[in-house]
Amino acid sequence: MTHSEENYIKAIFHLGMGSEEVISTNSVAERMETKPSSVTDMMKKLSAKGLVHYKKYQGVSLTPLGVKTALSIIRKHRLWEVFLVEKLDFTWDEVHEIAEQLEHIESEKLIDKLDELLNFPKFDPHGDPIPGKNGEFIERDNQLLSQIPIGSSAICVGVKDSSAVFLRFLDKNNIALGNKMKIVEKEEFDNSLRIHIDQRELNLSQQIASNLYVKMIKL
Amino acid sequence: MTHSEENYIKAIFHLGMGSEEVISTNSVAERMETKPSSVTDMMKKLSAKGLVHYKKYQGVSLTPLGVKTALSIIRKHRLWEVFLVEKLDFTWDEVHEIAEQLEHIESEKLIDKLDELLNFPKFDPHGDPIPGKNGEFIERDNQLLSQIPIGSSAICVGVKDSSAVFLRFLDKNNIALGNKMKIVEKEEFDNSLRIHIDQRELNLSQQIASNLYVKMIKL
DNA sequence: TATATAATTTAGATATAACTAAAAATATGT
DNA sequence: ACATATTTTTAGTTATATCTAAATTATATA
Repeated sequence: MTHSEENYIKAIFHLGMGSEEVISTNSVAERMETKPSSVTDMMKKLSAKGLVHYKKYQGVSLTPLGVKTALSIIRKHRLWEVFLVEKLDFTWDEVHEIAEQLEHIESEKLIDKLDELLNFPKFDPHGDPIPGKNGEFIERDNQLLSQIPIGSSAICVGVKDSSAVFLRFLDKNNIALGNKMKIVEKEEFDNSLRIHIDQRELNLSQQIASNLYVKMIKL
Repeated sequence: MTHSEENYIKAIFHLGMGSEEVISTNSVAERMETKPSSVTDMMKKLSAKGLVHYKKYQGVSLTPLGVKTALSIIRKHRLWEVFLVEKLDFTWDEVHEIAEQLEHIESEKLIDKLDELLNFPKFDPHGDPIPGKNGEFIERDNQLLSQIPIGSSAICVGVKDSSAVFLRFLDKNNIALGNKMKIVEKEEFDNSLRIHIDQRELNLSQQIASNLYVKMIKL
C-alpha cells in the first residue's frame, strides 16, 4: 500500500467514526485537502483492492478489510505518539506531524516491540484509545465537559480537537489529562463554565468545554 | 527532498567512500538496482538542486551540500539502527531494512532527541561511525582481519559486508564486535586463517577475514 | 587513427497521484 | 414535476520516477 492510499483509508475511517458508514466524495476531499476528482480516482483503486465499497455517486464505506487496515495505521500512529512523549520528551502538541510520517513504516515486529517498550499503553497522549494487535480497543467514555451537569465532578480523559493551538491553550491553563475538576456554575448567557481545578477557579468558554472529554466521578 | 532523491545521494556518497569522488552513471545504476537512463534523469534533477556536480558523459560527484545531505541521512539511518538494537532488542541482521525506511523521516528534533535517548552513540550495531549533528564523525580503523600479521592480536570493530547472511554467520560462530582474537596461523593454500577467540580455535576463510574490520592490540 | 565496443544519454512510454474544466447524475425548492 | 443547484464523475493535463529502445559519445584495440 502507498502512503497516499493509507491516508485515504484513515480519512474514511475517521469520517465514519470507526464504523462502516457511507461517506461522500466531497467530505473525503475536504478532509484530505484534495479535489473531489482526485478522490474518485482513489476510490476506484481502493475498491479494486477490496478496501472500500464504492458505487458511483453513492459514496464509499470501508470493507471489513478496510477497517482492519485503518486500525493498524491508527495503532501505529498512536503508539509512535506515546513513544515521542514518553521516551523523547515531546509535548502533546508536537507529536502529530511526526507520527503522520512514522505511521507508514512497515514492520509488524517493530510495532509489537514498540508496544512492549511502552508497556502496552491503552491510550495515546491525547487520550485516544490505541487499537490492539488484532484491532480490539477500549472505547473511551465520550462525554464532553459541556454535557456534564452543574455541581458534578469529573476527570479529564481526552481532547476532541487535538490541534496544537487547543493543546497549548490547555497547557497554558494547566489542564492536563488526569486532572480532576468540579463544575461550579454555568453562565446562561454564553454557556461558559466556571470550574474548580487544582485549587483554582477557571472560566471555560462553551467552545473549550465541548472539546474536552471527561469521565464523571463521585467524591 | 523525495525518498528517491535521498537514496541516490546516499548511493553516490557510499560509492565515493564519503569523499567528493567522481562516480559513473552505471555504477550508480547498479547500486540502486535501476537502469542507467533513470540515473541520468535523476542526476539532472540533483544537479539542478545543487546537490551534485554533473557533466554529461563525465560522471557525478557530490557537492559540499550533497555531502552534508548524505551525512544527515546516514546519521539518521545509523541512529535508528542503534535504537532498534538497544531499545527494541532487534538483532544486527534485522535492522537495515527498517532503518532504510526510518532514515527518511523528517524532523531534526526527533533525531537529536533520539541521539540523546541512546546516549550519543559513536558507532552503529555494525561498527560503522555515526556522523554528528554537524557532519563530523570518527573514522574507524579500517584494517581488515585479512591484512593483520600472523601472531598478532586484534579486537573486532566492524563488518565490511553487513548483509544478513554474513552477520548470521558471525552469530553462529560467536563472533561479535568487541571480541578479542589472535591470529594463530595462515594457510598458504587458500589464505584462510586459524584464529583463537574466546578459548576456541576457529578457521576463517579469506572471504570472511576480508570482511571483518579489526583493531590491533598489544597484549 | 580508424573502428569496434562500452557507456551514457535522449526520446518516447507507463504508472501514480495530483490537478482543471466540462459533463453527467443526483438532490432540492417552489 | 420541473428547473436549478449541488455533487460527483470523466476526460485530458502535469510532475515524479521509472522503463525500453534508439541514438550519441567516449574508450579501447587493432
